[in-house]
Amino acid sequence: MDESARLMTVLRPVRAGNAFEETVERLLQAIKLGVVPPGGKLPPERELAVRLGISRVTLREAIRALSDAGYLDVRRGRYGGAFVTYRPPEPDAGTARQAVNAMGPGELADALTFRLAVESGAAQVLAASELDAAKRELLLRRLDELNAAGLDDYRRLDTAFHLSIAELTGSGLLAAACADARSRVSDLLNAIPMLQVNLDHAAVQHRAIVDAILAGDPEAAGRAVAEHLEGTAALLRGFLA
Amino acid sequence: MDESARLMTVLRPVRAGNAFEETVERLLQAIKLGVVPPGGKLPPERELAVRLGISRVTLREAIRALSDAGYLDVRRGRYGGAFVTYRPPEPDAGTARQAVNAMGPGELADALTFRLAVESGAAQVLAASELDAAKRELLLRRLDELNAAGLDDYRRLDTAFHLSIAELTGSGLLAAACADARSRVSDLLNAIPMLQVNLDHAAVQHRAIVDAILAGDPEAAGRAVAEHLEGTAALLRGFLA
DNA sequence: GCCGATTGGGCTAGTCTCAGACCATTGAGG
DNA sequence: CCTCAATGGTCTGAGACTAGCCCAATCGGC
Repeated sequence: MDESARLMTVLRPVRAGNAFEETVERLLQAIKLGVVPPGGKLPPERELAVRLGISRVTLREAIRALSDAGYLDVRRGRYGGAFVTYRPPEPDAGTARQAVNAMGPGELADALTFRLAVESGAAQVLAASELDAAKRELLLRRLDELNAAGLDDYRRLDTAFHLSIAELTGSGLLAAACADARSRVSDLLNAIPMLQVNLDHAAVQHRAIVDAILAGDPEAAGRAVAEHLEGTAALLRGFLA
Repeated sequence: MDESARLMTVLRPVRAGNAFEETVERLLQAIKLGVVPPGGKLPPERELAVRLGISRVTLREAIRALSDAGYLDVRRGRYGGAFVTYRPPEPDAGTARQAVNAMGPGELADALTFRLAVESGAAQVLAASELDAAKRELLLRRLDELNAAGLDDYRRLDTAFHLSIAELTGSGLLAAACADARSRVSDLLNAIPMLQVNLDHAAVQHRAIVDAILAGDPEAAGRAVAEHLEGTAALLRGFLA
């Protein structure tokens, strides 16, 4: 934690892997966060390759890998494309242990801390900013959609709600950081059973977050998000123990 | 800001450039943030290449470019290495305009928002955590060092103080995000003249941040950081207008 | 039933990047 | 003064990645 800690931070790896691996990771993020919903279609390869800044060859390798792994169904011809077949697994303690073993306990703590910081920071920033009618409406709509969700759609719409907060700040960097943070723990969150008590509790907290943001109270917004995320983190820790 | 916003966020470029460009950027970050201070030496090429996860050839190209650009002085032989010759430029409005034109106003707002969110989030998290004696001491030492700094060292130690907050959370991801956020605006901050009034004001705010963290008051810590950063952001905006 | 637009599938030549080995230079210490 | 360890400088062959082009399949609409 001395001077050398900063060296570790700044001189960390430039690349997290080769282009293929990073692409697989990114597509998996889009799928698991529900950015492309089950049954939905990825953009055409040519367009997607440009967006991701990689060649079509590499993109196709990644798509092929995800297709082989059962995440995607690729169809040729007009109105074809890569369709998402992935469905979040049923909550299960075994899956959770598997997921936490894949990353290690230190990495998990890192990810949870990161998520807590960026999401509460985002809410704080958003509450401090001027929100026009359209943005207020969007936030409320996302909340309504989440509250109306069935169990199948809950995780996806929960993610959509949380990410909307970061997106509404107008900072692409912040939105990307929140999406990244969320995807790092999504496998674990998916493993937690969705009990009605927890959902009810979450709904109250979501409401408190939106209220604080719309009221323009940054501290209340930050606190509300922190409490909410601490709740799920505690649930997770308890579930793993 | 609708559904497609999330597609933009998640399906953003996988690579910010080729390995050479990203390496130059990273080394520049280490230099400009003062992680390797003026006169200091970068780690040996072989070690640095491993840390950055790139080949020595690519690393050497990057070092060569920075050497040509006057940031580094490379010396051969035992006790040789790449020494930092860069000195932060004198504060100057022309430099500032140049820097802001290099990134565009939208990108600047993005970076400032990102910095605000991650740094206040980090302070909030740190204040909420248990701090042992060593960590408290480190935080206070950084503050003392900053207060004792001359004008030459002020920016560097200011950065060191702020980054320490993120590092102390124990989250490498969060520390990296804060370092990234800071490096995005460092050129601009360097362009702001350091007036004694501003330094005095900053010292009071730094003290408030540390007090809130040590008192274990997340909301006060988040607020203190937000006020502090908003202050410098406002200074920046006024300076550019 | 054919046409054309859209989309995935595949190939090639060229560039970037890497791992590893070997060479050249420097300066502290014997 | 010589030696030797640490460090930058250079080369090479192999693999990864890219841009661009053309082929193949599919389906709506004429």
